[in-house]
Amino acid sequence: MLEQWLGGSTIVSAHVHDARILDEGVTTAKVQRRLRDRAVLAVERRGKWLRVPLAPSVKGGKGPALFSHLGMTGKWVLAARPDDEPLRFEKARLDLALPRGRRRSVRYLDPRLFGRFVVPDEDLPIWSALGPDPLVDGIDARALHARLQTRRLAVKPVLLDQAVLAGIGNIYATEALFAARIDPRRPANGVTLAETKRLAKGLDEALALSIARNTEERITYVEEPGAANPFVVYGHEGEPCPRCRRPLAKMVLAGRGTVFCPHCQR
DNA sequence: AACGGAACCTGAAAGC
DNA sequence: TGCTTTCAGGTTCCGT
Repeated sequence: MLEQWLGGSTIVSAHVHDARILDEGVTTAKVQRRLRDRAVLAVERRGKWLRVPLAPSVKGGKGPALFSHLGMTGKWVLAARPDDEPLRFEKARLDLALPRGRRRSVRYLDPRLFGRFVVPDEDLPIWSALGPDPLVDGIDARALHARLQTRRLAVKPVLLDQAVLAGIGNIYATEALFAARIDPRRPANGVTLAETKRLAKGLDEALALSIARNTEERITYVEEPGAANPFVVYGHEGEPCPRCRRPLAKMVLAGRGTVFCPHCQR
């Protein structure tokens, strides 16, 4: 959606309403100045990061890029009208010019302020350090298995390491480990190649299912009030396991809530 | 080096 | 009813 909204446009003005989404010490004025009057060249994504390369201010030069991370509660939305008042939880806005004099306003909402909004000249080191993205690069089960062999930590927190795979978060790690019938607490280096293949398939399928299901223009997070839970085990603790009908358990692993079936995940 | 836990934040639901 | 506690699609820092 962001590609659709920003593609072919020029940022006429940008506003950051809360400096806490910026890097420490960076001012809203500086970021706004860097974004103003820049043409959007593309909208890219790797893992949980969005990257929006922008035109240079002088021809032949190199432009900056807007990097956006949604944290846990961030989202980009299109304002119904370009002149709309700030939306609830709005933390930044981009006002855009399109061909034929049309205007558009895209807003960044983030109640919990865990998102990031950065406009560097060079790619962020964290962007360059991301592992393979399952949707962009696919998952190479052999490579993933080799990577798991280097870690003694429990397999679930290893999956959450963005240098191992880019974009896997708590829900997808939880769902894939259930699909692969692997106990989340098992040391990563004890996971076999056969199990890693099941894990790769579980991740691919969980991601594909979510993308297929999200046909709305506006994303809705499962934690939002009134949102349906489309997941197989995440958020279903205490309910019968879809496979064996015994109750799903929940524990905290490396600080993250983890739902699993103690009977069929070994 | 590698790990667990706390910190960063706000809002909503559950608990009392 | 209203105050308190808990928990949340993430990352990073700090101490052991």
